Amino acid sequence: MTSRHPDPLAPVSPSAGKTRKPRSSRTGRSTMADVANKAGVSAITVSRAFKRPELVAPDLRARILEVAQAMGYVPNQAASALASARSMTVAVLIPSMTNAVFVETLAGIHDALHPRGYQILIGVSHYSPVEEERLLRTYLQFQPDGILLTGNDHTPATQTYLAALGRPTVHMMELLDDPASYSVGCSQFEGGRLMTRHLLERGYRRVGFAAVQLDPRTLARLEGYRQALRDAGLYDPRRVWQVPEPSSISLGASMLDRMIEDQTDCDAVFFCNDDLAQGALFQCQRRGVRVPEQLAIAGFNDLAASAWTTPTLTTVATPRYGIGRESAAMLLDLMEGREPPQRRLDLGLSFVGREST
Amino acid sequence: MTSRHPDPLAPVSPSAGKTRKPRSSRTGRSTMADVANKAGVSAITVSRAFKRPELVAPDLRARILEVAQAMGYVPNQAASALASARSMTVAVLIPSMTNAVFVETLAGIHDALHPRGYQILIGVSHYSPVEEERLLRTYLQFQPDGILLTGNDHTPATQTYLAALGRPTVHMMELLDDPASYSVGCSQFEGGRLMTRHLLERGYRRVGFAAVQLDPRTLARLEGYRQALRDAGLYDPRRVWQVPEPSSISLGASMLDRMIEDQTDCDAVFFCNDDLAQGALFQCQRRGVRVPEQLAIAGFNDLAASAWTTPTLTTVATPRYGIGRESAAMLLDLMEGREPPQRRLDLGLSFVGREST
DNA sequence: CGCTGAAATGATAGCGCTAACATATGACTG
DNA sequence: CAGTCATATGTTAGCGCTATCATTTCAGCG
Repeated sequence: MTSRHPDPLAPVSPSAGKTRKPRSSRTGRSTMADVANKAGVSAITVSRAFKRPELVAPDLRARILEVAQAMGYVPNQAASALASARSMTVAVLIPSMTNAVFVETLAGIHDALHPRGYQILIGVSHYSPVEEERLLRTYLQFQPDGILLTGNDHTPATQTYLAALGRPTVHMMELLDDPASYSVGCSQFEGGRLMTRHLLERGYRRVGFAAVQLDPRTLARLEGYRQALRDAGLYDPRRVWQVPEPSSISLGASMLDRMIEDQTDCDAVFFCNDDLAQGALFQCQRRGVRVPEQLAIAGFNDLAASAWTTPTLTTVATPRYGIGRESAAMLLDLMEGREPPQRRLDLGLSFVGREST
Repeated sequence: MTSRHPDPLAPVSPSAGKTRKPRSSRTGRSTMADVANKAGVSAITVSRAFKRPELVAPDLRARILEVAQAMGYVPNQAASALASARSMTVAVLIPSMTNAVFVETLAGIHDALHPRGYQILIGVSHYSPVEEERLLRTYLQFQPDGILLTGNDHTPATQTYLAALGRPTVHMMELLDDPASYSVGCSQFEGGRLMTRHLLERGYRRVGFAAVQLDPRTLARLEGYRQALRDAGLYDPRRVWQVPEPSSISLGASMLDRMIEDQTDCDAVFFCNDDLAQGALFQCQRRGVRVPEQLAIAGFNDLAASAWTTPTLTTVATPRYGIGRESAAMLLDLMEGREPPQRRLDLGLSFVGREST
């Protein structure tokens, strides 16, 4: 059975080890063994010189790094991952890459993980839990050391995968009540209520709501709006516009047109995000609708341009960069075996009152 | 020497192979060998069932996939990468993740690579070639099957790495003249000249230029502007404002203020990108400067909001999503051993005339 | 009816690294 | 000055997969 073996007892480089293959592998790149040979040490010492420098004598380490440098040696991450069962990789699943909110979250994640040597694998689910599940399956092949997910609407299979995975997961954006889960975000519901109450305080009585995309976060804002209006006895479902299309400035403009056509007589409209509200603002300018005198307009997220439109846009600032950075920080704690300070981190929201209301 | 070995001649599952380790590795996940055992085939057949389905009899393949599914088997990408020397990974180095232009490029890359099973490793260089070099070194550890770089200003070390790497590289955004290099982009110089000529045709004679960030692409646009004005005998260096800060709407607004203070009497200003131009437009509205009557304003890139400002913004549309998608397509060709149709793909620019000029 | 060759499956080895344990060295202790 | 221990380095094995070549099976053929 072992007859084809090349004699397992044959001497393999008896003493110092200078007789192995001269250099490089299939790929033509030099390997750790090549460096070890040249530096006259064993492979594991080279490994340590890179990964656990404190375990190697300083001058030996310096020599090894020098030799490695001279040979153009680059560690092979796949081999390292295989041997150590650590991929130094984090899978991040977000709904969209064109929405500035998620891009900024991603930037926060990147800024937190990059200095620690972790790489990000980005998956874009297009707001679909089924697509998210498919992505997760793909990314599991890379044995990520941790997972960052957006929101809380996942398929049962996704939850099974995550549970079976044995790697930490942090949920971004929404806050979970399950005490076993980790989440970083802010209350979308509160945000919706906050803004609606502001509009009521300003004296508006016929407040509309424009919802697009209809993802869970938008719907939570809508619920906050409903709650506030019901509390004031002013809720009227005819003043809610829901459209499943993705958000954009031009959609905001066309929704404003539709609202005017619908003649529901709003004195204020709360758009579920700033893109939409900006589009509406532009369209008001075009149509000669005076904001806020004839119609007040409010947005959500506080994008950069919202401080510069005419009039400037009243909105709610969401801590999306912070959500990215803090979820990544929480994940780092978990990946490195520490229990984070808290499992549910609410980064809050802040109301930004401007000219449009 | 081999004395500590567990007798290499001991019988290892004599016939069918049911006596190996029951399941799963260090990580607790089932492996290809586990699936092979359960399905009563050899590991290599399981491998083929996944990677080269045409080599396995259809019903056997179906059974293997079923068993794998039932066991929750997920292939280990690190092991695959190590054994096959293919990481299914592409390193993408971009200057910024907050600039919409690069985000859209990234989206194009993602859309092209994702369906083919390649993952993206994103590096953000913050417009620094030195940082880019450091990133490249990091990403080489992942043995990417291909590299996508932005622009053409790389350190000598970066170029050495790339040459030694033996993996295809495609340069995005700028077009390279070197016949051995692969690039997809558009001429920034032409874009600058195109817009400036338009302004001249419209009768403007005192055309200013606002440059920020001062990356090679901005400077190329500036050169195009200079060329056009010199050709017309109208170039005046006092009308060029250069600021190294990163671009933003608010920077555009403050640059407009500075221009007015400087009293260089421009009748038109060409801003090196739309963020800036939008900020200037907003500031004009605020200060009561009539656009384009008192001052014409032009931008570059054609961002979504530019079609909606008051007045709408004249700009040059850049094919950034297409650049991402086509560079990735070119890279796919190269990674799969095909020579792409062309090594230098110019996706062109289109002038977008609107109200602001 | 033996030969040829394509199709299907298997055995072996090894990708390049690190975990786990083993060993060597020398500093310090009482 | 033997014993103890910390520090520095080495040996062995194996992570989970795929390249390569070997083997088996059987259809088609003259």
